[in-house]
Amino acid sequence: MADNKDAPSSAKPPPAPPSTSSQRPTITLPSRAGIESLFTGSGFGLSPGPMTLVSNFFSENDPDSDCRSFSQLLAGAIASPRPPSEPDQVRFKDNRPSGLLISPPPQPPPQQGGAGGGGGFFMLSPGISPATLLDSPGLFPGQGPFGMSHQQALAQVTAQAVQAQANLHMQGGFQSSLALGPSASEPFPGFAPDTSVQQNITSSAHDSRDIKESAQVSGSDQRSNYSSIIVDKPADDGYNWRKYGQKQVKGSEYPRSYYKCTHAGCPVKKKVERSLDGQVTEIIYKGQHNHQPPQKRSKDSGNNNENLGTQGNPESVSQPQASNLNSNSDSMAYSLPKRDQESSQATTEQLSSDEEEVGNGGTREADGDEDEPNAKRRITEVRVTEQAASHRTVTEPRIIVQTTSEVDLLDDGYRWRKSYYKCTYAGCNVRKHVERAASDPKAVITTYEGKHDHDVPAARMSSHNTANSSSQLRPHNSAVNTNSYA
DNA sequence: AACCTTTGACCCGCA
DNA sequence: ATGCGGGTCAAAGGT
Repeated sequence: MADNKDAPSSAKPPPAPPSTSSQRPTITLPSRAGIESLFTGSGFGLSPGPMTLVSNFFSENDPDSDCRSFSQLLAGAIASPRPPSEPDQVRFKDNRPSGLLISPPPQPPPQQGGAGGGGGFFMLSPGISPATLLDSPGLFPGQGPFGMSHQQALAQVTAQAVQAQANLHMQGGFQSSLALGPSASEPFPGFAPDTSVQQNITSSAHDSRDIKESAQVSGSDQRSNYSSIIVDKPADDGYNWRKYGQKQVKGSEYPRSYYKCTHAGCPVKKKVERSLDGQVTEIIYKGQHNHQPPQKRSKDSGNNNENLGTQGNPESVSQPQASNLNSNSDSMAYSLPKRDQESSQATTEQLSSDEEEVGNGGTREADGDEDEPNAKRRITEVRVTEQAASHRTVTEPRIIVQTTSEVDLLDDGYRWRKSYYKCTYAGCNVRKHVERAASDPKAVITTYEGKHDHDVPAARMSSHNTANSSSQLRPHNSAVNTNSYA
């Protein structure tokens, strides 16, 4: 819970209070095709950019709602204010934390966009509607849509969207597979545990409780404007973290927070970078936990990832599952350079170079923005993205990396770079892709698709990883934990 | 009381 | 040698 204050408080509070309705962006969006059209198609080689995903997320889940194409939402948010009263449109409200129904409902609400949407790839939890997302003050806090940079808007929107989706996943998937405490919401009908869900590093932060807390806070706290469903907490990955520092990193407009695993003797640290409004933009894990995730969290009895921690294969529960693959008009060339086990044992630097290599595969040069002054930083971010996104991935038996060179030019104006990874374990179809906006390295979306149908190889788990390898980082169960202590 | 966040100061590597 | 910047420390305060 204290985490909630993390970014917003330590960082500068969001500039201005939400603007008046006159500044509220309005979004009028055309309906879009079903999600399945996106994900059922041509295999993992094709993927919609994150924006596309989110777009579909919005539109698919609640066609009747105000939600439309994400890109359009974004565009609208940035460019066109409209009267709050217009029907069938989304507007950004300020000071309306209570509008966010983030806590689990007492009973399973009608499912939104569930089964129909390609296995519910993007289902909205009952409490989190697309409208809610957009209503979230945090979406365009303070300065309002016009004061916000494109990047910020992008980061926020994507993070929120994915967050919402992650929440959904937790509420549905976890509950159906775990004995949840009272605080947990009930499973949603039709929401199978293995429902496809995207997992974003920024989304792994909240469990239902977190959300509840946010909601509560938002009712009385000014910062509440940014709470709602915004990720204002570093990813909960099943471990307990203690913040030991924060710094404004040069070259980044966002403050970076430093966390240590509180487990005695555990060397793991993580860095979390957030946007001004609390959106997690980057999470960098460093080190390897030398212990299991805490079985009990003193003040989070309602959470269940403890259970996950004992499962030996947390991913089986927490890992987002998506068998649907994204399709996109873009063509993807997959060369599948194999990574050996060394890769899992790679040091940070190794990962970095690997990533870079992968990233360069075709894109880096192509983008032409690689020679910019912060190329160094970019490299770091690549690593970051990889590590953060794949705490899990690193634990995979092997990782085939492929390519990026793909630039997805979406109607949001951003060019998205993609990196695809596939678990090489025989028969395992788990894939992930990492996308970054070429114009904004911090706009990162990592999507996991599929579920590992195997255990993490013992060799890997017990490998001589150094503190630098991020092997045991587990992004998925993180979604269920909270670090609250108060 | 325990545990956490905050935050300025300090350390250290690098160019 | 020096300045810069990232990372960490640790005291103070909060929950």
